Amino acid sequence: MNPGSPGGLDKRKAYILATVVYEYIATAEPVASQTLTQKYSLGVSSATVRNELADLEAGGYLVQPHTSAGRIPSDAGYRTFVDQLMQPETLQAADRRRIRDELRDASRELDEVIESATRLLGRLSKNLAFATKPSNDAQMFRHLQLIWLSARTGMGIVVTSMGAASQSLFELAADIGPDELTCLSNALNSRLGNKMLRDIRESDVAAAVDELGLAAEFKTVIMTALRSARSGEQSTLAASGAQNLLDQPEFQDARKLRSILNIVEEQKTLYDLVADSMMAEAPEVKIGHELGVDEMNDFSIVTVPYRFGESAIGMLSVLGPRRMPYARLMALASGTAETLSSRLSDAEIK
Amino acid sequence: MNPGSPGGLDKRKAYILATVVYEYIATAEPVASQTLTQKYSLGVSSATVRNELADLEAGGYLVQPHTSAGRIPSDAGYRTFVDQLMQPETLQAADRRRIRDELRDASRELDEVIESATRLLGRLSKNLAFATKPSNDAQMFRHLQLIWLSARTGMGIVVTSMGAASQSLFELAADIGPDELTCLSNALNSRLGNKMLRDIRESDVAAAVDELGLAAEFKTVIMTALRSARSGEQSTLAASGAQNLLDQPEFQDARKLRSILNIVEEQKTLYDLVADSMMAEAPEVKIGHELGVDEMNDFSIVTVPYRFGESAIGMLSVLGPRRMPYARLMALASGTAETLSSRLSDAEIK
DNA sequence: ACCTAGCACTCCTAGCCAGCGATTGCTAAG
DNA sequence: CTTAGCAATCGCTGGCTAGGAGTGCTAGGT
Repeated sequence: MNPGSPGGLDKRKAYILATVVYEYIATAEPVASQTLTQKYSLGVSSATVRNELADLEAGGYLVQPHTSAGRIPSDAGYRTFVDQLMQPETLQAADRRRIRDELRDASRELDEVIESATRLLGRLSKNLAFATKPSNDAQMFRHLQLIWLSARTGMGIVVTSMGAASQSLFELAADIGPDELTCLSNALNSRLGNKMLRDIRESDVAAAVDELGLAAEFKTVIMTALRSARSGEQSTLAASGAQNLLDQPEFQDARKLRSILNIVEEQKTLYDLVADSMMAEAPEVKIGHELGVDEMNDFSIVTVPYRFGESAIGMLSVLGPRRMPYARLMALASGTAETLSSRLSDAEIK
Repeated sequence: MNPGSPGGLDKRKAYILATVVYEYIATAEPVASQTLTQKYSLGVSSATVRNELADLEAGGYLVQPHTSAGRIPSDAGYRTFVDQLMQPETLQAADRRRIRDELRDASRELDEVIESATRLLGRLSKNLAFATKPSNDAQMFRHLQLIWLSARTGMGIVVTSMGAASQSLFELAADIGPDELTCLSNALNSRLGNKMLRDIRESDVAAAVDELGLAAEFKTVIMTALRSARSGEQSTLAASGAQNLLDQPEFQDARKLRSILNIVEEQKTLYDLVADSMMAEAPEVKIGHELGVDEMNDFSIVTVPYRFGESAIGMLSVLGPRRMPYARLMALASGTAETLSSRLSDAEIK
């Protein structure tokens, strides 16, 4: 832990604040003036440190659980630490390799790669990891194939440019042959190619069906297939590693955990919390009350977007106690998101 | 709660045991003799009940946390209660309807229906629900379709009789046209039809590819597609509702929960625990030490298989404290499994 | 032979208090 | 501006007590 650049604080105050945050993250115990002088070479006595600590508390960076205890960082203290004081970490080559290896073994399917990445991040971060799954809505239509299974049943497969295939079974009122389905597939593909899924209109489909003189029920069948491709994973989350939170001394009390797990289960709140980080370039951190949810005042979230090609399509996040190793988690989240992004783009269908 | 049939115990002992279990399940507090005489019309005094309780303790049905406390059931006590004393429940029409409605709205995809059923059971049971996903290995091959995406890329879709479609992207070294892929699909379908996935051999595939004079790389492509269809979800679990366990007074202590969550995460132990219930006709219950895992001595599991057509393909389970409402959970698990079974069979491709 | 009132006994629990240790803020001197 | 020293504060622990819950046993009644 090194002193960072000032930022409203003189150099020594900055160093002391950084050290308090660092020490508290490591031990989960309020940090006393004597601890600071003993474990870190400050070159001043504990009395001097006490004066500095009092100033930092007056400035809102630290709080005291009770008069005869050491100091712990406030949200503002953590914020200053993250923004100005801490030394950013980069991933060790070993970690980087491990991430790549684990993700390589995962299936190629969109959903499953994202879930693997989430599990991996949960394990590495020893916290709760979660990811938003991309809405298929914004994906590019790539191919539609109607598969003939029997005279009156079939399956529609919609492939997007991300390589996600969604399927929907259908049943028909009148018999049909395999060739007709193939013709229809071809007609649809030439009409729908290069559109966004969300831009496909019923009229496009109707035109193709009518042109071939096929029964109107195909319109429904195809629209259903397209709709299921679109609404697929809309704004759902993958999460992993909740049990890691149980190891933190501050969550030995089950009630705090209960509310957080409810929030994770519910998904929507969590989704909203990270949604605005979609366009971020670097990992974003939200600390305690910054999250704006009462039940989460003791938590922080690190969020980093992942990409498909050029554009961000979802977020990968770590949720843990405010007392989290920010630098490390930011590095881990970035690294995982990066690897995930390149993994996804590998699978792109050109 | 009614007295059940004796079973080594005279009628009054049976009634008292049943009442103790019932009361302990409801309150989570050791049950005292006076509580029994006051809340239930036993027609005898608390002193008499004390004598009976002492006998039941000697018989191993009850235990006393300490000398001046009431009694709580032992594993044997719960076992007797479940096997002989409790009144089986059947689901209310309202519950039954709710299950059907919620599962109807779920996607038709095999995995997703199972996941929905698990989530639903977690919510209804207010405990942790989990399900084994069927190994695709034992499914019937139904259709293979190679989809042309570009001159050198395509996607293989394998459809099983359960309606599960698995997909795998491929890339070729030499250009190919859409028609050739269609021909190859047809040739493969006529050869592979009506086989089990696990019975398909490389030679079957090779024959079709060679017959059409296509490049050898197709053999790899197709075998990969088939392999990904097979190994799909091998022995993985879906789980939901862990946070419900936090509400139980016995798990306010985070450590007990930690070990259970690890076991759920790990999957294998849990899978082995329920595997032998695959062929059961009725819900099976395992109580405390019967599970044979030290960390789970305070838990019980209710398991019921679900079916596809005639044969059982997986299990749906509820995991909770030993002190669980067995009759209700058995009814809920059965009801959910039944609805799941018929939902799956609806989707069968004939 | 069984039931039950009464009672002594056991053991947990909550509350209280004292003492200890940790840590601070303040003061006064360097 | 720093620091040594010191009184003051407060949480934590341990021991102690009083209260209460519940039992097991005994002895008398039916």
